[in-house]
Amino acid sequence: MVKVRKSKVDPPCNGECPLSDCMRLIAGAWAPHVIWYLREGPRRFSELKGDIRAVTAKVLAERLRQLEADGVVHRQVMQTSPPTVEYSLTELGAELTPAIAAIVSVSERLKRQRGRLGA
Amino acid sequence: MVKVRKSKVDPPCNGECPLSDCMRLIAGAWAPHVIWYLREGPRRFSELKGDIRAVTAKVLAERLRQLEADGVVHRQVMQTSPPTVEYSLTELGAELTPAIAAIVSVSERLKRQRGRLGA
DNA sequence: CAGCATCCCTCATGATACTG
DNA sequence: CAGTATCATGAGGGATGCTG
Repeated sequence: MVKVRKSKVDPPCNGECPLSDCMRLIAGAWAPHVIWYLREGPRRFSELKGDIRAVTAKVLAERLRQLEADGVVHRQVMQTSPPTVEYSLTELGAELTPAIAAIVSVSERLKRQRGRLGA
Repeated sequence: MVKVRKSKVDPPCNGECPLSDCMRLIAGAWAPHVIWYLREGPRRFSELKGDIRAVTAKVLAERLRQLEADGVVHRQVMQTSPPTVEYSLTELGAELTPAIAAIVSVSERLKRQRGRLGA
């Protein structure tokens, strides 16, 4: 499911392609959003779902699992009366935020300067 | 690989989602690579194809066109005996490079520190 | 609340071949 | 060289419904 097979081809960058490697971490719809919304602290499943309105529970769960498997997010089950689950960024996940922040920063700058992205 | 497919759904963040907007710019396989390999200067079509071994001419052309449409790259037809085409980053494209560099940086750090991505 | 199971379906990607 | 045209593919995503 998290398989990205089909790699009969040689690695794009001979022997080393950090770009592809890291892009894989934030690949998949909404993955960047999850990281983004977790940057300020832990969030519960439904909170994230509320943050990212357009995502479905299925995809959100999938993404969360993939990110967890990749060591990007940590999953903490809270033994409360109605069991809740809190997700938070791991150290690895935290390292990703600057990259995402850079992307957001570019976009915001573009919006202000040229209104390009809206077109 | 590097699948960051664009979503057809409405922007998740009501009225403002810089993340989605910018992700769209670098969406599509190999788009980040193109930007990356153009960061040091103009490259011709076949040069890019050589840089990014695993990409097919079709996809590379598609990506270049999309990036051109987005104002990320500039296309310059050189009127030489065998007509060549040079691609270069626009100002907008140049703004994207720090973001990509951030991603690469994270990945390299991870590789050194934990060897996580290889697993 | 926090998921998982299913079905379906788009569409970007890849392979191959052809052209100016 | 620098593409374009076609065809095929299948993984990822969406919708809906069910469970502990």
